[in-house]
Amino acid sequence: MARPSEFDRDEAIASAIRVFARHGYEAASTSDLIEGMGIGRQSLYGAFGDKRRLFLEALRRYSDGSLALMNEALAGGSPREAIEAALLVGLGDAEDLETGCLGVGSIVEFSRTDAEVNALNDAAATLVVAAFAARVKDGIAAGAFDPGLDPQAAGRMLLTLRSGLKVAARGGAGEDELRQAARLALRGLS
Amino acid sequence: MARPSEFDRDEAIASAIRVFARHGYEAASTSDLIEGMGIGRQSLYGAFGDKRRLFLEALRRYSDGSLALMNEALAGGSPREAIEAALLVGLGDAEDLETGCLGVGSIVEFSRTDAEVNALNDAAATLVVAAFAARVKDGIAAGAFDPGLDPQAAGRMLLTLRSGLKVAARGGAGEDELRQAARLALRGLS
DNA sequence: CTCGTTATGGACTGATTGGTCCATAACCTG
DNA sequence: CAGGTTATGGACCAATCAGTCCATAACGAG
Repeated sequence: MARPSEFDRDEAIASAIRVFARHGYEAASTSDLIEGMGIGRQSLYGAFGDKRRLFLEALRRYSDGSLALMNEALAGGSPREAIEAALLVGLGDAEDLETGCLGVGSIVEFSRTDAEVNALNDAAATLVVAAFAARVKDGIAAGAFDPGLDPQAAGRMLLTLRSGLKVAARGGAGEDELRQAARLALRGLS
Repeated sequence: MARPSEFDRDEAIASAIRVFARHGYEAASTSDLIEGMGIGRQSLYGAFGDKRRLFLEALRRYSDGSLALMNEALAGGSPREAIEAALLVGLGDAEDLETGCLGVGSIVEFSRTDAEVNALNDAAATLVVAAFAARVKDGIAAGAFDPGLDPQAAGRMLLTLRSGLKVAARGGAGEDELRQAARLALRGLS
């Protein structure tokens, strides 16, 4: 009934995620986005509303994808191995500086000033904590972790640790350092 | 011999630190800085060069002050108490959103793209890791920590953990949650 | 093939950006 | 009090910002 889009919406958002992850929200100009997404200016505004809407959609999709990766990592192996893998999955390394975390990035950039960003990040944090906590519970049941542990609190610690690992990765830390730090902190669950 | 400055340089930089910590580098406009620092536009450029120079000076001073606070916290109590205190000192809480960490903020915003920012953050990280590591060594000597521990690696883990705590604090976490997370991860040193 | 509808790209907007210019003010030394 | 020097503030600059307008292009339905 009308002219179809020349670009794939999912791919465009994936590209927007990369642009936002690299530059942050404010520093990513609409021209950066247009160039990075490979679409025209009017298409961007027509399909996504405005820069803010595009960012919120990118953040939501990034969080969904990140959670999926973590759940995948959490599904296999012993509780300890699974949690270690989930802590390290998708961090990016010092080589690929394109990789940055939209979640951590938006928290650092916006703090608590934007209600919609808050809602997305709070929801994502809840899911990640719950996923960690479930695996901690498994570990307790299997006798690998301290039975006195509060799984929810342990889940929050692991989310905090993962945030720190993301900052370290963005700051140039190598995979070995990150793994070593993760393992050291993980010992606290025993 | 000439007209003296009407403002105190140290106070002005302290104010600039607050502005940059709240908004980040890019999003802090020169007008924000002028207003926040309480000085005129020409005074800013005359005294600090430009926005970038001002930021670098603010970052250096912030890191110095932050390290001083941590060293103070590290000086007292048992190794475990001291390290816990150092992990939590100066994080700011959910109430005071003005508090943000210039170090973490600049790492997240710039990644490794700016050589001078890299140099400042690398130097600061080295000092923090060393300070933590020294206290870990004390703890090992005192029998409180695992003698098989690599103090340097433990120091890096603690810096990573502190980055995560800063992100969590900026995201709205309360003091209790932060302390609980710190304690849980600290158990990994035993 | 024609018409209604939507997508596209380029020109354009007012606002804001970081930074400069310049006239004037305030100080210290002589 | 006079002269050299630096600080100050307001006007100003080109560049860039996010976002809009409009003429045109590309499609499916009739």
